[in-house]
Amino acid sequence: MLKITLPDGSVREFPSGVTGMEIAKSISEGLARNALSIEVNGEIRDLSRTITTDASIKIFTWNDAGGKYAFWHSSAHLFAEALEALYPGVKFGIGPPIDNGFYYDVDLGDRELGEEGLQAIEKKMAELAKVASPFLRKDVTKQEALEYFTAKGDPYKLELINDLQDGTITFYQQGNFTDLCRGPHLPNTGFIKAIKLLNVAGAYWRGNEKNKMLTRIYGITFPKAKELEEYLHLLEEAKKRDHRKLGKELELFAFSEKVGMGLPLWLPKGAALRERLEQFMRRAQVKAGYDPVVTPHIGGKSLYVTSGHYEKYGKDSFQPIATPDVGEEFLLKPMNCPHHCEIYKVRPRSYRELPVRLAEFGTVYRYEQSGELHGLTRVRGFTQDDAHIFCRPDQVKDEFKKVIDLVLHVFTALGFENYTAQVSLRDPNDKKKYIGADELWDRAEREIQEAADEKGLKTVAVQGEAAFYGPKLDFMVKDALGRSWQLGTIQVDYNLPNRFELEYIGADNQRHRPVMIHRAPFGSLERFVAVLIEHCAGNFPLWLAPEQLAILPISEKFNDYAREVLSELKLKDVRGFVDDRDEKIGRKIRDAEVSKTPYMLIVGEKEAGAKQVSVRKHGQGDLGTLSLGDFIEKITADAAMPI
RNA sequence: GCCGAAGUAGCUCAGCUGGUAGAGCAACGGUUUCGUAAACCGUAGGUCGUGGGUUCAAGUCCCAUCUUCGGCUCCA
Repeated sequence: MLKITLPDGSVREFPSGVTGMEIAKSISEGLARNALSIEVNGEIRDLSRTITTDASIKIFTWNDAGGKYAFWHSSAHLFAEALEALYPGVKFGIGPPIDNGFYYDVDLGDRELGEEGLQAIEKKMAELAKVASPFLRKDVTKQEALEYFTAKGDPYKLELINDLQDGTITFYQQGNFTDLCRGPHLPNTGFIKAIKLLNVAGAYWRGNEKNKMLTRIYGITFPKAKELEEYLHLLEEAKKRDHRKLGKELELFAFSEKVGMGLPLWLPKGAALRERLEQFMRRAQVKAGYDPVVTPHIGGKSLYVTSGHYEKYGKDSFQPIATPDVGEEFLLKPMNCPHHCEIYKVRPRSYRELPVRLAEFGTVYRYEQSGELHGLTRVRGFTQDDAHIFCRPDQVKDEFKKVIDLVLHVFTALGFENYTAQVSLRDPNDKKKYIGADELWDRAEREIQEAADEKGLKTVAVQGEAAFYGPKLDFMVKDALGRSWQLGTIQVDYNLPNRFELEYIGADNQRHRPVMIHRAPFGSLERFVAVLIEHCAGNFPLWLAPEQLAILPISEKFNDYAREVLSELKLKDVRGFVDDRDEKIGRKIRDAEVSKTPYMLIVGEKEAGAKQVSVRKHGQGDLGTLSLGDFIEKITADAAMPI
């Protein structure tokens, strides 16, 4: 008999060879009905597989990530089965489950897949799901696997099998479709009740742009039709928060073909928002001991040759600007650090004055690939809340921790709770991509991890994500549609100080090399604003709102009083406007609500006579009447910058 | 940059198999002076992204190009 430990710690005995499904049934009928997969000693498996050793198990249903994983993995196979039935001879790449659904990369040859095609496949999938074909697992030898896909004529699968070790290869079959797969899968296709193929995209085979581009079909499935409906509804709602849509509706920013793609134009309201964020950061930085500096938008080419940026990015960048004097070349600055290094070098530095912290809202230009441009999150001209800290080696960790505090302060003040702190390390298999000695990299990577740990920050380490000159701690935040963006970043750099030959005189009267920390809590103002818009769906906190209130006279007769109220508010730095259009009050309220103005002050005969305002709050409605003095007190308190 | 899709008035969108552009909102003019989410009447507004081509005739078909969207690759 086997001892099977359940998640609650209880131990039950089963004969050797018991299946996960049998265990589920022994617990309850309901669990057996909803069971999708099982975790056995930490490994997720099919419910139909036999267990032959003592084990701790957990049975996964739709409510567990492990259950969804199997569900969507099986859905990918169901998709493949349907696709093959409708498009014979199609070749398959990989088809994994993802956070929301699954995708499958396929080579359709010269056939195309459109909207009608997707619908036909959905229909076929539904038909095949109804049959409830079991997923059959089979161990195969490498030889058998190669023979099967050679006969089938699927070069991608052959490539995958060639990279696998004999003895670890399994096939799964449902209906007429057999795939190379390590599983796990659902008991049968019948669990899949609601199916939607979402979109078609191109994707390079094995993620390498030198390889052929396959067709990737994204889809999602659910155990119930209602859940699919809810998901699609959620997607629609998310689209309403898209910063590109809200940016246009709220008149925050715009693009112009004449100005150029990826070059945002900040409209007055967007500029007001951005300016408030800058003020907020300036204050926080002054408090943290930073010195503001200003540097030009272009720099001599040799500056970037020295920094290494020219060699790394030169050819993929905006090309050098020529001047009438032959031989002069300037680059639009893609980074502020080289300029700041030159500021550091204006005079000899003493160990006593370190750390030197130079801060600048530096606008930089990068020639991003055209297909990468995306609203404000990926642009070709943007402003970083950049700063470079020049410090002694013994100060690195402490300085790094102070920067973490600053970044977290920003995130807290703006209500970003769902961020991921990512330690971005070198790709150990491709060290050519980076500059600098191994031991300096190891040291920098260690210092970042230690600083994060000592701050109690939960981090995920990702290899291959470092900058070419040093490792980073990146703060990642998701947008409305679940795409992940890097906002704040902190980087330890031992390399640029070498390249720029930065020095300080130590207590020993010898020359020493400082360490640089690059950091930008927002990252870029553009991207930060984009994510902020989506985060609050355009309902900015009062201290940031471009227009904090609209003053709405009941009729033209009260326009003068409204203007009087506005000028008093302006004296207290409250941002607002008088809606003096010849419209009814209902209309003015509606327009103010739609434009997400935080407060509306309705003024008519009653208010004008008593120096009062009727206060209405966005999304909440009428709050009643206050004296103007009381309202000013209230709003100035509410609108304080969170510092 | 690559694969695929889309571009019609300021905005959101209609325009079937080619017959010569339409709605709502916004704008402008007038009437109305109004108490918590859209007053009424009228006017004007488009080389249908751009450039070629096919045709008696192109928003509609073909080619090229630009931009946008969804992914991929990239992201100092």
